[in-house]
Amino acid sequence: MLELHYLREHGDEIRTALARKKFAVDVDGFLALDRRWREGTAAYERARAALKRAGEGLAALKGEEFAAKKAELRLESDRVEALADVLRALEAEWRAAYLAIPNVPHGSVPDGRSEQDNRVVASWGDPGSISPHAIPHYSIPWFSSAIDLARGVKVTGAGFPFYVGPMARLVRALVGFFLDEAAARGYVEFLPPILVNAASATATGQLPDKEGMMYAAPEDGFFAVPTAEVPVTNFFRDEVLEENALPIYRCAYTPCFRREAGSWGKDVRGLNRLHQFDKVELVKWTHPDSSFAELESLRGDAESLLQKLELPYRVLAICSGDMGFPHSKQYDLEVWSGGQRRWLEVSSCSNFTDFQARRANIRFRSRATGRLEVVHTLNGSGLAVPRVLAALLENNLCEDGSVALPAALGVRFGADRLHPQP
RNA sequence: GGAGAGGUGGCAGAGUGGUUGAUUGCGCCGGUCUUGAAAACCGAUGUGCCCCACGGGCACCGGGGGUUCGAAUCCCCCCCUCUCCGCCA
Repeated sequence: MLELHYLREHGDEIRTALARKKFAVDVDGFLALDRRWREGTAAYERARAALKRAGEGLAALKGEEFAAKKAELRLESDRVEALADVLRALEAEWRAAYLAIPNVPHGSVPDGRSEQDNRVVASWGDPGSISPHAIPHYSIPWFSSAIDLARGVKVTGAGFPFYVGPMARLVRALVGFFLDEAAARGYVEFLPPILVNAASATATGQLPDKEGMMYAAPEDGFFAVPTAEVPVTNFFRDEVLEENALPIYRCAYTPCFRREAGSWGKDVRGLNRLHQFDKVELVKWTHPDSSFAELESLRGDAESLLQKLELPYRVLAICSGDMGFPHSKQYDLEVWSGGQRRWLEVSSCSNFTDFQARRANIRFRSRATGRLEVVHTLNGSGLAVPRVLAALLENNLCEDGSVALPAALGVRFGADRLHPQP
């Protein structure tokens, strides 16, 4: 949600800013609806106030007088009720329209209409330095026994893999590595629920409209988390934080569940796109003044993981037209997949400014103003496992079919080499 | 899943139809007193929204509907907590 008063007073500015995004937004339509809602509110409240005042002396009246006055108030009450019905309907419409307005892109976000217009702002490592034996991970002879997608199809469906033996242990090592690195950078670890309710999914922006991306348990009103961002961000929902506690850093590992309806079919072989995958998420709650600086350090935290894994990557500044609904500014980290010879997105780091926090009602008491203000929320993957794993397997593939592991991971895995059997 | 009890302001805890946005205690904040502190005393102390905005109004007692001239109080549905039973990693 945008700040309502600002939206009312700076409609032109908001309209211009939102035009840079890909979403069709009728700002003027909303403002017209907003005026009607305010008029409806005023009308209802005036009538209600009059009714309350009129009824004040009623209890003291007796007999005929009481009956007469009561009958008169009955009519008045009906009129108030009618106004309330109008207002309720108007308000539902108003709220839906309000929730449908996306966050505005920050001024530093490059213009653009699609992912073609994203800008490479940094890169690290040399794609040319990877193993000469690199081939696509799904073409490695032992792949289907180490990461058993076929059995996953049998047990659940497409996109739900079994990791087997050493590969399962390697995934666990990656998750542990990500979590420990996050802890070293000040993120306190959560192990959160992986089913959330509708209020939580609404606060982070999955609902309304995007329920199609989530698996649901309608009997209970739950949704399987598409990312740990959802439960973690909602940890402080409807709470007032201490200003001097900001910024707050948290991290969490969860499996992530994404239906990705419609996008199944091409470019999704092997580990490239799954319905269930493992990810560590980094989340920040910050003071509004520092959120864009915090985005830079968040991005640095995610980058450091790829550096320690010795995987070449590049950083994209996502253009206005490719940015998501609640995002104000976004960087994507893409790792070089030497076997497929393409870049794979492994992290997305974003500042949502006050957009999510307003939906989630997460505030702090400002010492400067003495008033409650909305915090800013940020999050970034740190990191998503499958594509990092794909890059590791491809880039480090040796002639004998084994995979050399970077030192940071080898220590944790218990060996400097992975030897799956076909 | 079954039976019972209950959800009120930062916390505790009154209130079962008519100035109750809500008694009271504690806490927190400000002040008096004090060399300082404590104690004592005095005062203040929720949030959101609307309006022709130094002021006025509406809403909020778990959530949502309803009854009524009027609801924290009565009715219905839902959620949650506690106790006992059942089931269970």
